Amino acid sequence: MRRRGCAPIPPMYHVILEAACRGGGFRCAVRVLQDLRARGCALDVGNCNLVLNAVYDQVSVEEALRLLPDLLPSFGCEPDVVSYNAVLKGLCMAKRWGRVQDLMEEMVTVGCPPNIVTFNTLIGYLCQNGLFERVHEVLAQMAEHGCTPDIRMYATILDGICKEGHLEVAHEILNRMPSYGFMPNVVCYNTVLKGLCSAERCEEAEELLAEMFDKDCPLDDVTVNILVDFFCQNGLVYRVIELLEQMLEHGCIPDVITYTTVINGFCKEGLIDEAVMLLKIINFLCKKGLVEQAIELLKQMLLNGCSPDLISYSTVIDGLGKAGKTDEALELLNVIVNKGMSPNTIIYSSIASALSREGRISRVIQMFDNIQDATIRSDAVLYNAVISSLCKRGETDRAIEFLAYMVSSGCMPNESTYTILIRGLASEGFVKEAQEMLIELCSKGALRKHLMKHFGIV
DNA sequence: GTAGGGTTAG
Repeated sequence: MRRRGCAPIPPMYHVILEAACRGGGFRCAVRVLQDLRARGCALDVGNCNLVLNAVYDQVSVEEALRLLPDLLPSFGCEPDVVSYNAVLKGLCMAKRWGRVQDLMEEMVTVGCPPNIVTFNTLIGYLCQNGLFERVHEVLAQMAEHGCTPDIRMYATILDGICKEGHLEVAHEILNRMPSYGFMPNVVCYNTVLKGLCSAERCEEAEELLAEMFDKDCPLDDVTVNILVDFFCQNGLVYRVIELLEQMLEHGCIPDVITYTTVINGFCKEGLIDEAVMLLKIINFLCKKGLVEQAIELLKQMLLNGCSPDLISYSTVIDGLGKAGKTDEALELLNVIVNKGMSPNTIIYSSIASALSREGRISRVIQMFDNIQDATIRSDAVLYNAVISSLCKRGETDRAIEFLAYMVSSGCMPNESTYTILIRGLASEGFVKEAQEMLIELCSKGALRKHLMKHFGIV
């Protein structure tokens, strides 16, 4: 770019840095920052903050605290409120509340006072830890800073209160919000709705849903997810169908996402036949009805321009696989292909898992060999599904054989591949081998060191 | 292009 007289600007570095964070974490991203700087690139604080937010994978809180005075200036950047908020988040995660207060005082001193994000982050973590008295203190502190709550902060607090089980309090806050100048939005309602559903407080959940309709708060995909899961878990499948009807009555047009959620709810409940049937109805393939209501409703959905997308098929295929109906899953895969749709990695890995659970590895290989799309063929997730299933069957030896096939097919193992294999080895009693493999991979940088703790080996 | 809220097709 420079040779052509065109200077790169900080937003362009974002792409590189994001990839570095994702691929190699904080330490890798810092090396990239250093390299860019060495090449004379002018970095800005946004570049540094992007990296700073990846810090907690690899760095202790103490080290992170030193980054603000040391690291950022070394790249020619002064920490800003986003930088401080990143470190503050780490302190909250480590429950170092005293240090959080110190840091917030420092923020004032250096002319970078806490903002709404700072307070919301802190309040979120305090709620998570049940420290509601501290929340009151922080709210008072916030007022001193001339910072007023926003709707997101209400959602944070509602979530914290619900998770602590104080559902009446949450509901009360929801009711009072308008008097504070905030109409609860769908996120606030969803938060409380989720709380009520988790506590199996059916009637109140229904009342809140009615209130949402009443107040013309449009349900979104999250609402439908929460409710469908809840209805299915409580054997209220008919309520799922009614919900779709209610939505139509109130002018909410169920979209493909809603429809997918419903199918997924059925699948999760083991109602695979119902899920498949829903799909077939939409495809005009089904001659017989499930429930009269359902058919009528699904016709309406169809009239609304709703036809199954890849995710709908994916959901059913996964459900079929998990129900042991692998050959039906394979049939449905054919349906997709014949319709001219391109199955993706998720679909193939669902089927691969199902086949592997039955030990049908040669069928898996046959399927993999027939996949034309190079991006899918080189996706480790696909192979990991097989390796994982084999390990769960106690066939780690076959899993290792399959690893060889994976590599020979041109797909590099990723961190998950090794994680699965190490677990497999350990669970079959090869603890020493698992340990050696873990240490070797960590030393080669193929596995992040913090994962070692998860295995309880180091 | 960088930080804060509810959930999710592998």
